[in-house]
Amino acid sequence: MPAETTSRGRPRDARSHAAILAAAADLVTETGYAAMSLGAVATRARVGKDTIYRRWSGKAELVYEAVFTTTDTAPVPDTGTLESDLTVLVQQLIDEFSAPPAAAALPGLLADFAAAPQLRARIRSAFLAPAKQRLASVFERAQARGEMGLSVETDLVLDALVGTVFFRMGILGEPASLQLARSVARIAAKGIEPR
Amino acid sequence: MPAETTSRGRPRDARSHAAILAAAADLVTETGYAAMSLGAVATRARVGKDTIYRRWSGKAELVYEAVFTTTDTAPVPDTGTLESDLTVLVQQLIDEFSAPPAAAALPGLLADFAAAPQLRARIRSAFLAPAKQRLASVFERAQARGEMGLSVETDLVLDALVGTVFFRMGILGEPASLQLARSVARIAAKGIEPR
Amino acid sequence: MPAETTSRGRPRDARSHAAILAAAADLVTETGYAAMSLGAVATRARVGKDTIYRRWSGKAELVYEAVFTTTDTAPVPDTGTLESDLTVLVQQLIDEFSAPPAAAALPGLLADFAAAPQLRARIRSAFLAPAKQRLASVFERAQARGEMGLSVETDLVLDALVGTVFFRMGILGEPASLQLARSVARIAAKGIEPR
Amino acid sequence: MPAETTSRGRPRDARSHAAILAAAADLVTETGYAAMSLGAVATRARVGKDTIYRRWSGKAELVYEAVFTTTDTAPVPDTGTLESDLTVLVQQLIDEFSAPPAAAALPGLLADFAAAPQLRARIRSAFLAPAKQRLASVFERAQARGEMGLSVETDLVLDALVGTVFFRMGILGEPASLQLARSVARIAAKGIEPR
DNA sequence: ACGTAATCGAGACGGTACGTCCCGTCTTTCT
DNA sequence: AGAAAGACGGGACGTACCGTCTCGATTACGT
Repeated sequence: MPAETTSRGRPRDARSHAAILAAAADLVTETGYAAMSLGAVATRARVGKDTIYRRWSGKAELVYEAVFTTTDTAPVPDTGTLESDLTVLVQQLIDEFSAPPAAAALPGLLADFAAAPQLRARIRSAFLAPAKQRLASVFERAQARGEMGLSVETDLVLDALVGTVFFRMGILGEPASLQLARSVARIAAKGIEPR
Repeated sequence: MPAETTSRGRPRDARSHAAILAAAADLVTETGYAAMSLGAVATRARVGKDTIYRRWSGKAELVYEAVFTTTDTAPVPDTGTLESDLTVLVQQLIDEFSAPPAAAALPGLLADFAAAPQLRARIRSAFLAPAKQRLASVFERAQARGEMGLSVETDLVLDALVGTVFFRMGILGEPASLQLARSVARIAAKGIEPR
Repeated sequence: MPAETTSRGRPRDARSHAAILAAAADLVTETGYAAMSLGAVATRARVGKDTIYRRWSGKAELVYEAVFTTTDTAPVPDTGTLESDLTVLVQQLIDEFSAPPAAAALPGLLADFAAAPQLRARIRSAFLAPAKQRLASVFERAQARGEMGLSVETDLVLDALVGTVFFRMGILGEPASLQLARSVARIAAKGIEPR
Repeated sequence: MPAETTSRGRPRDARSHAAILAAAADLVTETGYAAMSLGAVATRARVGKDTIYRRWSGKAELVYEAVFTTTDTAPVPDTGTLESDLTVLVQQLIDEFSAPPAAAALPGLLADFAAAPQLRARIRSAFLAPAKQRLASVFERAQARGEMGLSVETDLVLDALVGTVFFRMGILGEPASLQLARSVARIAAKGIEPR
């Protein structure tokens, strides 16, 4: 029988937690990722710096949680064809990346994740997992309909879709359009057709 | 009368220039982009900090020049088919991103470029221009052979190829393989086939 | 196993009290007064911080009690002459200040007492009272023997003796010797002789 | 020929130096030694913290220089008798310790000096040296007049005078009076009379 | 040939943020 | 009812860089 974390002492305050996340999301939107300091977050949240460092190891982890918590709400596309399913999925990615806090945070945040080995491993499991599940569902149905082969690597296609959208919007800063979602989806759908 | 650069006073020392670039490339490889300080570059190059700031406006510009100078000596692929031309081109991107200094610098460097409007505009013109030229040549020949339509947006495909490779390697840190180049090229080639 | 005091008030009180004082004495000796934190004392004594703050108002009060409890045991000198009585008394002061915990605590402790008005008032009543009683006894006998006048201010002489020893040992850190006690006593005794 | 400190680079700014010392003296007077932070000194002096740490190793060294620079312009007492010379000298010590910055700084400052071995050694050479010279002159003349023996230890008497005054004023916080100077001087003078 | 002027290495400058440590108080749970 | 455990808001610590600014010392060019 495992002892279990008995959790002694005063428990962590959920209101501090929420205030910190809100302050972080606000500040990253206002000032950008690089210019946001944890000291400023603490001040804005009316919290001591230790209260932040007690919960998160640094700026990257905090901002990740502050900005990407509402992610999973997007529904699995199911429109009847592979191409239009992919269009919806790409549009979901665009919407996610378009939210002001996400737009302000993404490039610096991903750079920090990429630079730290222990964080890097979490990009797939944390960032990409929800979209991967949706993509896998889309693929299952498309395969059932015979619109695509069985050997397609889901991860590769996912990386291509996410990478394309992130590079366009996050790095190049180009405005996203439904047109972009359609073009990307069309190429991807045709590219993984069978034969 | 544009007398122009009368060039009075002591001219800038070309050896300092080279020493700074070499030190920057070394340090970014050793410590990573974020942890590299211009003070450390100056010390390593046996140079004053002003000598750096006189030539470059900041870390991003310096590292860009230090890491992406030997750039595009890469030849335009011309293998006879669109798919294998694209395979070569993607492999060229992979090779560029695989060089240790580039691998160490890219995520942080692109994040800094993305965060600064005046730098952001230069990503297309500086980073992407050579690859775009190669891709345009590849497309011309493919169109002449009838392998693809005339309306394909070169920028979109380029962003997709670069974004995919950058996200896979730079952000996720996954090792690149010839297999990756082949898969990406196959999907892209088939995706832009004519009706 | 002892039956344990069934009384509800503070069954572990005395042991916590003792453990805290012992931990404080140990820590102040090991790390010095300034570097000793009450958190460390609490940890060392396996006690909550509140248990300390419930009994003492701060570091100064705690350390005072931890270090100067065994004080009063010194006997009243009675050797037959003023000078040798004073020698014994000064040597008693030296011995008190030489104990490692006292030596480590004294300068910082007295500085804290001096800086806080409500503590400052207690130096005479707490620190100096025992020595003052001994000195008063010595003076009574010396006056009876005619070795000194009746108008000598006990407080002034006491401050001079304590101040001299404290400055020499506590501030300057010079090793104390019996020779020091003799010299100080000789000057003092002769200094307060009647005409 | 020794290379000599070539002194390269930008020289340290004397105005910063002065501004820091002034701010430190003001703040220690206003808030006390313990409550004075180097960050506050930096802000008050409109100076970066590094500029302070570049010149002084910590609070103790800074405050010492800030408070005890205008020191010993005090004249050597020469009134004709040992006792009244000592009265003047003790009064000089009282005056020095009575200046508001000195009064605010002394206990904490001496405690810090006492706690750090490398600083402790400097108390004699820095704090006490001027008074010791004055005392030595007084003793020379008194010996020439036959008012005292030749074997009296100057350091011991000096420590007694300084220790007494410091303990009375600095630690106990008792107001100094001319009466105190007279009493101390009388005892000391009589105490060191020749057999 | 000589002064003017820009560059050089060096390092100090005013600032800002870092991540850690303590303070003294406050909530929990466990006994 | 108290105790331990430890989280809380706050603030100082000493360090690292930032990008700018003196220094004295070169090194060229235009008289």
